[in-house]
This record gives sequence, structure tokens and C-alpha cells, in this order.
Amino acid sequence: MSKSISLKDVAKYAGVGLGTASRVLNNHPSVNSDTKQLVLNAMKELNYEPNAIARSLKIKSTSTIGVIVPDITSAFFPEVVRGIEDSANVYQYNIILCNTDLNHEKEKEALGMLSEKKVDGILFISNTVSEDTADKFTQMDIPVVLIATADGDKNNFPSITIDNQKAAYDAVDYLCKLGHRNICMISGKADDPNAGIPRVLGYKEALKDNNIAVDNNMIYEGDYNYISGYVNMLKILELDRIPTAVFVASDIMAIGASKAILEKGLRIPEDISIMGFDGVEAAEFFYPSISTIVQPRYAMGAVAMHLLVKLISKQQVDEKNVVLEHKLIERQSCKRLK
Amino acid sequence: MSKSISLKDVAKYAGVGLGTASRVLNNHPSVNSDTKQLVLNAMKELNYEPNAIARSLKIKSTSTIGVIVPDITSAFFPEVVRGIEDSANVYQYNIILCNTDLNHEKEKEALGMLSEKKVDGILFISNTVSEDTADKFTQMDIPVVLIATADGDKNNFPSITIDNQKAAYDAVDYLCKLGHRNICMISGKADDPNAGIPRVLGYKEALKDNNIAVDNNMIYEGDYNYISGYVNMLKILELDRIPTAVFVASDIMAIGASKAILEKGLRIPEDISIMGFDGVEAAEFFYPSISTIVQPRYAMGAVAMHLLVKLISKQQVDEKNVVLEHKLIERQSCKRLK
DNA sequence: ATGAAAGCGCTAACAC
DNA sequence: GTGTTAGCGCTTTCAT
Repeated sequence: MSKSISLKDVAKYAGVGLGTASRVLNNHPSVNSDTKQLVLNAMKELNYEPNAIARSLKIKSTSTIGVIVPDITSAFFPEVVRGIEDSANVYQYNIILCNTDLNHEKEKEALGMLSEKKVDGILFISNTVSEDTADKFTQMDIPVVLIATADGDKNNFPSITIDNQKAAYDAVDYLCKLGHRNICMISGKADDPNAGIPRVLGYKEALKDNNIAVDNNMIYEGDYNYISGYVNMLKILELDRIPTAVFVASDIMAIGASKAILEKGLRIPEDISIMGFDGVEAAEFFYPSISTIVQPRYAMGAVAMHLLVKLISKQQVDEKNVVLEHKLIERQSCKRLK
Repeated sequence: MSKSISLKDVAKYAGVGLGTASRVLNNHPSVNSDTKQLVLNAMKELNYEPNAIARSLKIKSTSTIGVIVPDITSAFFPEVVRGIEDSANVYQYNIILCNTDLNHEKEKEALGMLSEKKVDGILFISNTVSEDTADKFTQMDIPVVLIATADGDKNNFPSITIDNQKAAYDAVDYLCKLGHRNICMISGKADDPNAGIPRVLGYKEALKDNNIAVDNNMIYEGDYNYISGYVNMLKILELDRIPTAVFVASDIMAIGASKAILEKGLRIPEDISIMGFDGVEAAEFFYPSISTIVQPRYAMGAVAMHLLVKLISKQQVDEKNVVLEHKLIERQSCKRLK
């Protein structure tokens, strides 16, 4: 590596003190414009580039934040990460990305590295925050904001979410209003306090409000993935009384479910209506396109980053637990029953 | 921030010199096992955590690498980023992720930040490497490896790719062997030296080898996105002589094209066969599932990271331009003509 | 085997 | 307004 230029070199070259050079680098007001020009020239001349590491060591702040996601490969996350990154750029932050596969051990390791690397804050996505993780957060003593992640109640971390129960309610209520009364659900994980439990709560509530008896046997537990949507739908199709509609707790599962239906020679929505959840691209691309609840994923990321920056700079925040609006979007997979 | 513990504190607590403490931290052999234990205890006692920033400043290496992608939101990239991250973890590296939207200006900015933050290497994905970018690379003077990116010939950066021309050839040859002779193509960008040009070259070559006349009017330029697949297929469907098969240069476009076909009331593959490219999940999920050329995206990321680490540590590398194998996978979207 | 000391490149306090 | 200096937390000679 060809010896790189330091501020000291710049100062010497410009014939000024190190302090002055630093001041112009940081645009400090109290510096004579002539000397400033001198330094600026020297910088250009020498092709100076500041060393962020050295700066960070001194000021104890790195302008980088850690982003922890279950798996960037899952359809839900890329959009939120993009929202984060775009927002981060506005504030001159960079992001270190870590995948955890929802594995607490990996979460811990990732947090350890991020801690050693002195990130200024953490954006965390999981199902919930485990006790270990919460401990690590407080121990790190930097701002954290959760995205689409249930806070273990006991804690009280800032967060960006949607109202999952209400969203599921809206989805099922929509089906009911379309005239459906025999509605199955393919749910998320029964132990997932973010996307699992609340969505079945919303399903049940909507049913009740529409005077439809809730039958737990009509709820099939999935894991958000394609195959579990496919397999569960196969089971549903073996029922004596096939439902006229099924509410699926993730778009990817909804696609799997739809495939099962189509492969059986049934039609969507003529024979069965399908309602998804998430607002993932693939659901729009599917034929027939799948009606769904869209989560504002990009905004979730962007808003989370925005909040985090405020927290880092100790600005006043009015609301540290923001609930963003979901949206029901009608496409081709649900039909009105006459 | 509660004053954090430094190595100096540890040394003092253990009653040893700072140097010794550093030595045990780095597992240096020449340290008496008793003193070592002393220091280790002190570390545990004080809950010491090394400061990677300080360390980096001293050793001039950060154990983090920069990853530059066009858009993490595009179906192609999450898998490669995941491959990168998993591989990076093996070597105790972290990744800083940057999106550029294929915009040279953004690429430059990203590289600037990464340079100031002293990343140890760069993994770069774009269409091609612009002159500015190449300059910046050499100026940064750290290892770079390109992934699925055409090197402007003039340069000679290490790279991980597939043989795009051969892959396209295989796809089209497959169609020919199925008996198709009227085959359109929806291509990538005509100015994209990575996924644009080579794939139409492969298409033409396969046609020739199968004694089919090449007609440039049968090549429709797309931009890899859904809508351009959809729109181009609409045009194709207005042809006097509709092709029996179309080769589409990206799965996402292939899905758009398929939608257009299905919406027109035609069937896949009975009326038209569709061949995609990329091996993206959505193509598998589509109904009918789309036959395609799969690019080993995860491996591309993992291998690239592996190569980068070797380059960083100045190990011997046998081949700095690795071409990974693509794979043709048959699904439901192509039929044999009798 | 271990301690002392220099220094990585920068910022900020302090003098003038 | 500007130069000098200390020091962020660490690694690494250089002595001993």
C-alpha cells in the first residue's frame, strides 16, 4: 500500500498546524478563508482522503449501524433493507448486514461483532427479542429499534410495526363481506408473537363480528414458506366441506396454496378465493394475481432508520412505537359469492 | 455511556503490563500460562470487550468488506448477498451493503465511503465497470472481485461469472431440440455486456447450429423487469405468425411474458413454450412453473467472498477469473412439438 | 516472558 | 484565528 496521506501531511504541505487542517476538514467556522483555501488546495494536491477509522476512534461514533434480519433471501426483507439503506444514506450512515435465520445464537454473535465494531445503533428484525438479546442490547447501550418484531412486553424498545391483528381482521372481514362464511386459515407459527398469534386473533375476531362460528380445526399452522402453504392446502382440499375462501398468513404460503388448488384442477377465485398477507411482488406476479394485505416494507425500513438517527443524536422523539398503516389490495384471487 | 473498559484497565486490574494484556488478547504464544490466566480472569471480571476500531486503526485492517449491488430488492441479488454473508462469517468478516441502482454516480459515492471506512476489500456487482469505477478501484488499492459483471476488457479484475452466452445457447438449443423452430427472444438491455449482449449471441448461435434463420425482428429488447416482459409479449402475440416458443433473458420478465399469454387466454406450454433465465424462486412458484437456466447465485457470492479473502491475505490463487456452471432445469413451461 | 514506550490518524482543549 | 499537545484503545518494537 503506497503510504497514504494523513492530515498531518496536509498540514505540513499547507504550512499550517494540524489543528487548523482538522478544522477546515470539519468545516469549522473559525478559520480564516485564506488559510482555509491553502489547506483545501493541499488536500486536493495530495489527494487527501480522511480516515474514518481514526476519526471514529476519537469521536466514538462510526456512522455505521447494524442491521439484523432473519434472512435477506426471504421475500419480506429486501424491501425493508432497501428502505433502511436509502434512509441511511441521507444521514451519511452505512449499514452492516447480518443474517440470523431466527437463531438466537447467531443473533448473539452478530450483536457481539457489531458491538466490537462500535456501530452507532441497531435495527433489529426477528420474531421477538429473546432475553439474551435484550440483555445484550442494554449492555451495548446504543439505540435499538425493532422492525416487525414483537417486543417481549417486559422490554420497551422503540419499534416500527403494523397492527397485525387489525390487518388480519381486515383481510378476513373483507372475505366475509364478499359473502364467504366457510373460511379456512393457513396461519404462521403458533409461537410467533409478531406474525403468528396476532393474525389468527384477527381472523377469529372478524369471524365473530360476522357471526360466523370459529372452528380451530379450520386453522392450519404453516411456517410462512411456499411448501407449507402447498401442503396445508392439500389437506384443506381433502375436507368434506371445502372452504369457499382461505386466508393465508403470508403471500409466499398463499402462492403455495394457490398452486395446490390449480394443480388439482380447481380455479381461483371461481372455486376458492385466496387472500394473502405481506404485499410481496411474487403475489402480484402470480396468475391469478393474489389479493393481499400489504405491509409498507420500504417505509418500515426507512422510518425505522429515521427514528434510529433521532435516537442516536438524542433528538426529541414524539412516538417511539410507531404503527404504520397496512393496506388491503384487491386483485384477482377473491370473488364475491352471490 | 458508562465508561467502557479498555485493555489498559484490564492490565492494571491483572497487575500486568499493557503489552502482556494485548498478547493474551491476541493469543500470542509467548506468554506464561499463569499470567495468561490472570489476564483472562481480569477480562471476565471487568467484562472486557475489545475495541475493533482501535485495533483497526493500528493494524490497518478492518475485517469488513464492502458489497455493492444494483438493488437488493431485485430477485437476483438476495441470494448472492446471502452467499457472501455466510462465507464472510466463516472468515470473521462483516459486510457493508450498498445499493447503486446501476448508477455510476452512486457507485462512486459508495466506493468513496467504503474507502474512507477502510474496508479490506470490495465485492462489486453491476453490468460493467465504468472507467471511473476502475480508477477508484486501483486508487483504493485493495482487492476487488466482480460478480456477474462484465469487466471492461481493458481492466483485469478478478471475477465470478457464468458463461452467459453458453447458457443462453443451452436454453435455445433445448427449445430447438424440443422441435421448436419459430423462437422469439425477449432480451436484456442491448448495451449490457454482461446479461444483455452475450445472451442474444447465444440465442443466435443456437439457432444457426440448428439451421434456423436468425431474424433480428424476433428479438425484443427488455430491461429484465416484469413489465417489460409483459409488454414485449403483448407485441409478440400480435405477430402474424406467433412463435411456438420464446426465450426470455430473465425469469422475472418470463413471468411477465407468461402473464400476458395467460391473460390472452392462451396456454403455457400448449400454445407457447416459455424458457426463462436466472433460476429465481418466483419462476418456480409460478403456475405453470417456468423452465429456466439457473445461475448458482448463492455459490457466486460465496465463492467471490472466498476469493476475496484469499486476495486480501495475499494467498496464492490459481484462477482469478472463475466461471461457475449454470444449469438448465426443466419444469412445466416448455413442451415438445411433434 | 514481560514492561515501557511509540505511534496509527484524528479531534478538541488549551494556550496565545 | 491558529499552533501545540494530549489522548482515543490498541499493537508492536525494543529493552530487559
